[in-house]
Order: sequence, then structure tokens, then C-alpha cells
Amino acid sequence: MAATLKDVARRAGVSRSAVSRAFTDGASVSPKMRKKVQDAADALGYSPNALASSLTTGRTKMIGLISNNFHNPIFLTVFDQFTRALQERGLRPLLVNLSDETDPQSSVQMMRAYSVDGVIVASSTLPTGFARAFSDAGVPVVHTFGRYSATPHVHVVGIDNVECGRMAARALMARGHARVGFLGGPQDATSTQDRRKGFMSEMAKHPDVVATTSYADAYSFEAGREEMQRLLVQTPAEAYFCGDDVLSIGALSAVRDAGLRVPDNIGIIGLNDMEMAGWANIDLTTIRQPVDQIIESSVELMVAMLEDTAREPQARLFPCEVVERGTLRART
Amino acid sequence: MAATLKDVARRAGVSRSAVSRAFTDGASVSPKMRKKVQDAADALGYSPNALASSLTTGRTKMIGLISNNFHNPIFLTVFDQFTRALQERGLRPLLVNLSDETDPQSSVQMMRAYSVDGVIVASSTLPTGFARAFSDAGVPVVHTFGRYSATPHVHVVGIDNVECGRMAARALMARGHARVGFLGGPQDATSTQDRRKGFMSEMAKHPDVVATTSYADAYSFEAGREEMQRLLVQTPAEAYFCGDDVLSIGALSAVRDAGLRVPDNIGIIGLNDMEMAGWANIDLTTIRQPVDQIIESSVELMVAMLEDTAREPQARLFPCEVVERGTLRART
DNA sequence: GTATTTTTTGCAACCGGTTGCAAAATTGAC
DNA sequence: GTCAATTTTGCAACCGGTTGCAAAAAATAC
Repeated sequence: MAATLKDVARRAGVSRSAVSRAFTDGASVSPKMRKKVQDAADALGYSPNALASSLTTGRTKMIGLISNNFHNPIFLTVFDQFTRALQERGLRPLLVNLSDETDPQSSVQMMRAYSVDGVIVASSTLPTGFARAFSDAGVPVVHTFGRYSATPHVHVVGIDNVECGRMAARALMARGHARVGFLGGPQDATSTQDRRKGFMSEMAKHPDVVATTSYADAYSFEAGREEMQRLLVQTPAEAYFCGDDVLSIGALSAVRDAGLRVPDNIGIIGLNDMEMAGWANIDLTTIRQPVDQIIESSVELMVAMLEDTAREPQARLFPCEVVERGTLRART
Repeated sequence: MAATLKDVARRAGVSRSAVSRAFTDGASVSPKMRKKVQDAADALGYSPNALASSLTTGRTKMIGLISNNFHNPIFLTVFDQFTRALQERGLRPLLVNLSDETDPQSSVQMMRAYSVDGVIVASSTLPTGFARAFSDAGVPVVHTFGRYSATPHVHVVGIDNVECGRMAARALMARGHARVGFLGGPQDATSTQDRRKGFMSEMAKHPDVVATTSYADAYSFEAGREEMQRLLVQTPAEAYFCGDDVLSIGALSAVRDAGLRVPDNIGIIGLNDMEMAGWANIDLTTIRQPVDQIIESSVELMVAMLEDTAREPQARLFPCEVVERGTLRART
């Protein structure tokens, strides 16, 4: 059906190599030849088959984009930015939804079957070993939103979750709260663990303040709402650091449903600063994560790896900042 | 680096065809042979190259998933469901973000370069010609959320936007409003046009009621907010049918910022019933679109086309229903 | 046991491209 | 114009698989 290189060669009366070269820039072709081939190709509506050429060149220009956070609205932004950044560089994202299974091996196998040039793992909840399985298999990998390590085994781009935990604690302490809580995401997520660690390490400086911990099942509205409901039947803290914005919004909803006022009765600080956090009916005080930079940097790193696979794994961390809105009371 | 079929053949001491067959189910291979090949493959960590085989089989099992609505939170659900539904059937989504350019030809060319087996266009804002460019190029295509037509040129799965417009108008009329407005999405989007058409056709039955029209630039929070702000400085209507939920939420935000109360001063009904619409702090009355069914049906249709390309284009429409929440006053 | 049918296997060509190498065509020097 | 240096072109092998066909092996019939 579709025209192939051979068809073009025949019509232009030249060899197949000539056609191939005419479509490769930098190749040795005379202008006349290029013109002749171009005309024949146009007449036939030919466009080269990227996958066939990948067989010999060893590059598909496809990048596996793997995630499991399809319920957190911030990930729409994440996908938007990733797809744009990749497309700008002539790369195509092959999307993998890991919601069900999270066995690295079958993902690795699938990515290899499709000969992707590299893989971007975009998740703050997967274990570090997940991304590592790709590098072990020789597939260039960047773990965006992954866990920081001084000696990383794969490239990691994201934020310092421990430091964010400390920032949140400091923000709450600046308000003079006497009882605070950490309401984290899934307990086994590295981001949850690190944020809690930072939070608690800062709280350790305030031995007079009670700091409790609880976890939501997922980074989702419903999970945040349910966990907060559970907390409200006991004696809740005065203010919470929620593991993430969407969790915060769920928690907010539970607090207001219970007839309590934010921030007077209960204060909340989130993390991410997703678009919605700024919406008037939400107005969430939160810690801003520079998603744009993180993604841009991830893709840059990926491109660099495609040229030079052997570079040492590095961790790129971006600074966060508190965005003051309406869910924490004024500083004392 | 990675083991190939030839390596496996050599190690197992059999022909390359034998290896190929061992990895193809339904092929003529003895159990002994299969075992022998399997062992060699395991030892070498071999997994077949899907793209190489696509050269001869003509199938890549990749499906182009094209969208341009990366700012509407409902699309996160859409991507989640599409990726899952495709993966369940052994298909892989190659994601295309059309935010920048919307020229069909370059997309068609790209999809052909990657030999996708089919393309799903998921957008309610693209012109009908967009999806058609793929079918003209011989690529199976399903236009999800596309415009209904009695004689469609491509497969369309979605809702009857005209009927939804009517439903919205009836909902507002049931409240006895005297001045109502249509606050649509982008003016050139087919969904906007159809929803307005239905809305106005129903309003024509109420010649005593004033019905105005205005448009937001995009299906986004900010666009809805800005347009509502513009409307508020003039004499606003008593209630609005907003083109979409996220637009509604933006409009809601503008209304409340202006010190007006919803639904007492201004009522709003949206369309989609995305997850957020049910969140306590939003509580949007809206028209529910059965996204799950639409997507499941789209993928089913795609799979059917892969088996039998020649089927007549059909339109599959799913019924919508009004979900009553807090942004429209009680019926009179 | 042999003859016949059925199943399994390997050969070789092919899918749609790329690329090293040598031959052919250009270019430039004189 | 001739001859050497340079550029352009085509040949043929290869990338990693699949598949029609015929030969080999196994199963079945007698």
C-alpha cells in the first residue's frame, strides 16, 4: 500500500542507497540527485519508515514514559510537559501505565521489545529498584521525582523531599502550633518516607510539640479525605503537613464537612503547588515544586545520555519554596 | 549487546526459523524444540524485537493516541483509561501532544513513519477533518469525543452534544430562570458549536426568556474565570450553562470572588462530571458524560478495525444525565 | 517390516531500510 | 587536453525478524 524506498528508487531511476541518502542529512548526495529523489518521493507520497531504519541505526527515537500516578492531577501537567519537551527534540513518548502491575521485569522486557532509546520513570511512589532494573538491562533511564541519594544508581531528577519535610515543619512552627501531624501518602512510597523523615527531624528540635503520623492509601483526593475523617473522630492536631496537594484537598474537604474551619480550627500545608491549589475555592498553602524545571532537566539529561550512555549517574535536585495562601493561619 | 534470534539459534543448535516459531504461538513446533529454544533463550536473556517482526508482519501493536487537551483535568482520567484499555489488549499507546501545531499532515506522516496500527484522536476541539486525514491515508482511526454525524467519515465515539445542550437548557428552565447564558469553550470547537446549538434550540421554545452567548478561549480554569469576570461587569444572566466542568469551576471562582453567591445570585451547570466536580469544595451541578464507556467502546472499535479495516464508519453515542449538586438552585 | 500420511524442520527470500567499499563521475590543476 | 584528487553513486551485505515451500522426521496404516 504505502510507497517504500524501493518504489521511489525505481521511479527516480536511481539506486536504493541514493534514496536512503537523500533522506539522511549530512549524507553524501549531489543536489541534482536530491531533487530527483525528492520529486519521485513527493509523487508517491513516500515517507521513510522510522522503525525499519531503526533496525540498522539502532535508534528508534522512542522514549518509554512510565508512570503510575494517573489519579493525581499534577500528572496531567507532567505529561503535557514531558510530551512537549520530548517532541521538541524529535523524540516520541511510548506511554506506560503502571497502575496495575509494578513488576520491573515485565516492563523492562516490554521496553526492550520496542527498542526504546531510553526510559523516563515519572513517579515518586515506586521503589528505587524499579528504575534500576532498566539501567541493569542497559537501557538509559532517568527517574523523575525519584529518591535522592548521594551515590545514586540511576539518574534522579526531582526535589529534596527530606528538606521539604523540614520546610513544612518550620512553616508550622512559625505559626506556633502545639500539636502537628504528618499526613503522608502511601507508606511505602519513598517520597512519603523522606518527607516524614525531614518533618520529624525538624520537629525533634521542638520537644514540647506533639507530632503525630498517619498515612493515606494513595496520593488521591479520596484517600486524603478518608484519612482525615479518621483523624477527626479522635483528637486531631492543630495543623497538618499533607504529603501532597491532592491529598490536602481531600483533607480540606473532610475538615469542612465536619463543620470545622480552615485555618482557624485546623491548618493544612500541602506539597506541589499544582494549578488547582491556586484556584479561589481551594486556596491551598503549599510547598511549590518546580515541575517545569524538573521535567526540562529530565529530558535534557535523557538527551545527553543518548549521546553518551556511560556517564555517571547523578542526582539533580531543585529547590522548593513555601507558597502562602489561605490554609495556614498567620505567623505569630 | 542484547541477544538476537540468531544467537539463540546458534546456542540451541537449531535454525533461526525454529526460534522464530518457538516464540509464535500457534506455529508448528514440537514440544521438544520449544523447550530447547526456551532454554537457550532464557540463558541468553533473549526477548524478541517487536519492531523487527513488525517489518514482515505489518503490525506494530502501537496505537497513536493524539490529544490537545492537556489542561483539562478530565484528560488525566482519559489517559488513564485509554492506556489501561490498550495495554489489556497488548497494544501500546504512542502519545502525541498536539498543543502547538494542529496540522493533520505532519501528524499523519509521523504516525506512518512509526507504522502505528491505528490512531485514536481524543479531542472535542479538533475539526472533523483532522481525524479524517488519517483514514484518507489508510490509517484506521477512531475519533473519541468527536462530532456526531449521521453519515460519519470516520468512526466517532462520544456523546450527543446537541442533546446535552438541550438537557442543560431544560435544567435551567425547570428552575424558572428568566435570563440564561451559554458560556462555551473555544468558539471553533465542534463541541462548543453543538452544545450551543442544542441549548439555543431548546431556548427557542421559551421566547420570553433571554439567552445570551459568550465564549472562553479554551477549556481551562483560567479561561472560564476570565470570561465570567467579563460577564460580571455587565448585567450577567441568572444562570449559565458552561461548556465544560473546568470552565464551570473557573466561572464559579470568578462569581464568588465578586462577592456573589452560588446558586442564589448566579447558577451554573457544567458538563462532564469529572472527579473534581464532586469534591466538597466544588460541588458542581453538571451533566455526566460516561467517559469509561466511551473509552472502552473506542478501544473495542479500534480492535475491531484492526481485524477488519473495511468496516463502514459508525458513530457510537452514549447517553448523558444531569447530576444535581449545589450550583443550581432548587426546581420551582 | 514397508508404504503412506502427517508433522516438524531448515533453506532462502523477503520486510524497509542503512552503510562500507569500490567503481564511476566530477572537479581542479597544469 | 591529460592526470590526480575529490565527490557521488551503486553494489551487496546486513539489521532482526517471518514465512512459503520442500525435504526430513515422525506417526499411522497395513
